[in-house]
Amino acid sequence: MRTRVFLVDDHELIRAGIRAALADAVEIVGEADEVDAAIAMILERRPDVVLLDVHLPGGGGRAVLAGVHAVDPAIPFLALSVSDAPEDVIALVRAGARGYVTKTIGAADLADAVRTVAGGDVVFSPRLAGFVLDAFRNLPPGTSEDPELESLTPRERQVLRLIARGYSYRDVGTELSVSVKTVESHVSAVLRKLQLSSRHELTHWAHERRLL
Amino acid sequence: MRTRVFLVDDHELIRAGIRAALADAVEIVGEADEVDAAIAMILERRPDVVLLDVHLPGGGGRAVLAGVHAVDPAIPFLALSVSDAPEDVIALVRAGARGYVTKTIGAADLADAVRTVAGGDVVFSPRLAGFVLDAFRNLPPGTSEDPELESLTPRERQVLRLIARGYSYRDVGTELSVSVKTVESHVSAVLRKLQLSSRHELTHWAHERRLL
DNA sequence: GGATCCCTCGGGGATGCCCCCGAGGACGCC
DNA sequence: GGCGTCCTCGGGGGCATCCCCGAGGGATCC
Repeated sequence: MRTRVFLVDDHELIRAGIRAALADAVEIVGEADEVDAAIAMILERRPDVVLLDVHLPGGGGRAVLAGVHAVDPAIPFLALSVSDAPEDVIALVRAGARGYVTKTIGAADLADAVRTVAGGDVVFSPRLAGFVLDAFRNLPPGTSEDPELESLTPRERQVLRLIARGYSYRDVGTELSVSVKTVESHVSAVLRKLQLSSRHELTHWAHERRLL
Repeated sequence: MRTRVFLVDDHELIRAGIRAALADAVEIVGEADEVDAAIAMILERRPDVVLLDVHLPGGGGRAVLAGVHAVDPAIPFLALSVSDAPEDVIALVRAGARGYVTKTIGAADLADAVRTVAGGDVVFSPRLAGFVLDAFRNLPPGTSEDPELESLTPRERQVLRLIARGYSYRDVGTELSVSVKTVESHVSAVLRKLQLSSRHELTHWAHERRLL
């Protein structure tokens, strides 16, 4: 019996490419181009594997994964992305994806990856495999989030976001209804904990981690 | 006679999707996944249209366009991108592209767009058409560059780039071998001409226009 | 020789950023 | 009750940023 695959990607051209690549190897049981429809159809059709684009509008691929797994965590997801940024990989795997491949993959390799995930195994592109192993080795289960971001208090993260967006200390104070001195305290703590030395580096740091 | 199309995209899956979408409508005379090979093959095979991904590694789609047009400016390019950011559109059109569509386009529309460009016309996605017209209306032919950037002197642009990269006034002064006061003068002039009020906004402005 | 830019600098000042110091109140944990 | 963490806020100081003012030298154009 052929592997039953569901496709989620907002680009018709890419879905067509995947269909063409997998047509001989698996059975495509459905497609969706946005979050809500994807969740509903996946739960209805129960595919063996969901092939999921990471960068969906309306919440991203993670929203689809979370929505489906809230009802049935047994349906395996294979994430497909143009990005191989570590943040994206980590986020998807922590959300429950059983694999992550980039769109540079060839048709034959993609078919193999789909069958592997359907069989219960885990798949990563060679360039990502080493990174993923590093990231999860020595981490107690249940640990999530970036360890540096983890060290910040809730208030500090709130201030961090506003500062990274270009707010002045005074603006942040007004926005959060506290004094400028309090904002200074939080920024100071953030800079110390992240080992940075100016709000400019902070902005750069936040952008790198997509915290906006 | 069928339109002869050349494909440039670093993602095998996307090329496969485009092949599948266009197979009945045009003839694919070649493909490439990186800049140098693309230039060489396009100049050799002289397609009626080159379908070009904007975001190529190794210089981007603009490098391919520039390389080909340096030898033969008559070969028309249709840019294909996941982005519909104004900066990307402007850059590609100024570089010489005869059209710009996003990957959300369907197969039939893409085939139409390819034939239109091959026929000498210009094609833009509906969401971009209005923007492009606005950008080029009232511009004397031969004018290039952003009018706001245009108003800056060479020295001011140099300072702008360094400031946007996070340099302090003192660092910029050291880098350019002038005093801090001179840097202040230039920054002041830049902020006034661009109608901005802080170096943070300046950084944001520069990033939006990909001036780094 | 003027007129006009551009680049170069200075003084002085208002404000923002970042740090040091200390401190009080709220909350949860043992 | 004590202990720790978090959030709040102040004084004070050093440096950065951004503005005002003026000014000299060099290049270009008429």
